[in-house]
Amino acid sequence: MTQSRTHDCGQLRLADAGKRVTLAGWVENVREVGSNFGFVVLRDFYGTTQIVVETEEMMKAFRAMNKETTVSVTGVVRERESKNPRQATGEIEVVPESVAVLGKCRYNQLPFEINKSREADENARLKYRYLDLRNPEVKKNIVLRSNVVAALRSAMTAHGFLEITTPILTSSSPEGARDYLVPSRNHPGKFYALPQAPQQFKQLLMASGFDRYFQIAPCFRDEDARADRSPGEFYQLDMEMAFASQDDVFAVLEDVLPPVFARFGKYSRASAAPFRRIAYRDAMELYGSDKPDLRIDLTLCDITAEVQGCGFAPFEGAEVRAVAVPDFDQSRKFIDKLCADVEVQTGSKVCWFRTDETGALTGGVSKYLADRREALTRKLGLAPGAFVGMAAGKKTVAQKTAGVLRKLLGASVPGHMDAERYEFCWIVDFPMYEIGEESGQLEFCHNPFSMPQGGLEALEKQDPLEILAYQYDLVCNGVELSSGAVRNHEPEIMVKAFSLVGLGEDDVRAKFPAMYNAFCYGAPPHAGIAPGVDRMVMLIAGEESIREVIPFPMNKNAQDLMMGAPSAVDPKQLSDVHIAVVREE
RNA sequence: GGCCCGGUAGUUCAGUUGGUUUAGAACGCCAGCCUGUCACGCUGGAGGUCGUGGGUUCGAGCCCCAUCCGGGUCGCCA
Repeated sequence: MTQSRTHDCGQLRLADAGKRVTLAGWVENVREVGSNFGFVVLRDFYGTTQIVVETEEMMKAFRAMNKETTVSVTGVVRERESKNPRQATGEIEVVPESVAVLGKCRYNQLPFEINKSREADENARLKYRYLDLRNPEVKKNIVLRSNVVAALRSAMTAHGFLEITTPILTSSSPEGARDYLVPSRNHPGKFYALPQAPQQFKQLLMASGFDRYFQIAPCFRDEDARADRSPGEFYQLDMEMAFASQDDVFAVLEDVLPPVFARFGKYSRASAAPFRRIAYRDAMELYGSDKPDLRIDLTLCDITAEVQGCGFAPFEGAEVRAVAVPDFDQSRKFIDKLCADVEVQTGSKVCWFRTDETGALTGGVSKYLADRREALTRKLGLAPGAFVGMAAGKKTVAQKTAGVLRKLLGASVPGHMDAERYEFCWIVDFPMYEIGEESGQLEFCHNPFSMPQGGLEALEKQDPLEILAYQYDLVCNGVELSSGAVRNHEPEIMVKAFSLVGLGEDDVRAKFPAMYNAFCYGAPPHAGIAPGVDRMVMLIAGEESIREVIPFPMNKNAQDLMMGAPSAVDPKQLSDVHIAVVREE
């Protein structure tokens, strides 16, 4: 049995000189700078400490080890002859008396170099995640995540919220994303589902009389990944409040989130309460997105009327949105790259023109617009030296394309983005219904649990497409953090809301039996929201990929390369759960 | 499923219009040297089915077709 450590590798200072200590950690590097003289860098969770090697015996011991072997070193702390101000323990070194190998690294060639793992191939990183995580630069995001979650928990608790866990094995829900199914051994042919969110449970908690609920909740959805969307599973700060309005929910998050972002974030500035509130329709019209990045000062402009009949075919009969950038001095190459990037991200083309030193339109599609100079100059507030990018198509297409254009312009043209801050906003007043693209029928726009604004009366009297819901999104720096809503807790309004999309009370009972029944026994009005923990940590860490803030992420194809999941299972396991696998050609 | 980009040494990459015997560099690895390094340094060495399979050509890492894998994006994510 080796002696247990007396200090960690980030701990020793000049004041400790002379002490006899035992450290343990990974051999990060061995630098031989003379014959039987050199330095070993010992690393643990807390930091690194230099071990000085001065004897042939010690040098032989360390030379025989591969890097990343774990060792225990006992020796005396000594002031360094040459100090390293960049290292926390840089004033001292340990003169070893004995070294014991604790865990041998059998390979002298690693899949990647630990301190450069962030540059390595992502598959290799995910397969050898335990090596990747040894890199302090990688590990720090996981530490950050822990700190953020702890701070959120403590803030929610301080606001009187109870943390309540809800089932992981539950029933499949008919709406929303694809479920992950779990076959039932005792009930042949029946399945559990992993929850897409604890939505129904938290509403049932409200009906049960709990007043303020929260949970760092695991959620499971069998949908494809994105850079900011982990496949399979993710975590939400799920919360719900009884007898609460939209404003009550906003007030809690406006109090909880900014301090956490400002304290742990890459940027120290975060929006103060109250966050800006933007109606969904205004967000689409001004920013071309329901998750606008408000750090960018550019906005869209509707120039449909100004360009009709100009002779440029894509504009004819189409909605046209423009983004104007004053004092634009980028190259033609920049513009071409910009247009190409927008097309990659949206699948739609953008066109453009500029104004020269006299204010005349030039370049791009300017020849079609020459006779609209006055109208466009007025509408867009153009001065000489401006750039105008334009997108055309159906209203939503024109808006979304111009929205991407706005975002790329803001990010790449200097002076239009004060990036070093967290800018939150609420997107409110989402429509309750929309006409489905495929079905052509009236459908719920967001989710059927939301309370329509105006209640039963609105459902009975208004054009369904004009009805707004108490449905809201929380957005930060162009990232959708969360959706929430004031819930529809009245069975009568629920049945009416479903009837507009052609479903009856039987359907509501069939789809959401527990919730519907519970609401028939007297439910409180309630509202909630569920900000994504992974996305918040991603923003706080300033990472572009969500995998950087997840301890053991899956790859884009929802595979865990380290564990080998998903994997084939033993036929006995399949027969136990009454499953026969059908292989497709 | 569609589109875009990529796949060359253990790792990250370069490789010109298809043409110079043996496909290069850096890091890592191995050997030797080196007494104050800290991205240590110096000298030497090993290491490659150029993702895979076809094709065009006198000649393919490079061109064509197919296919696999990865990343991004659209669909999708109530």
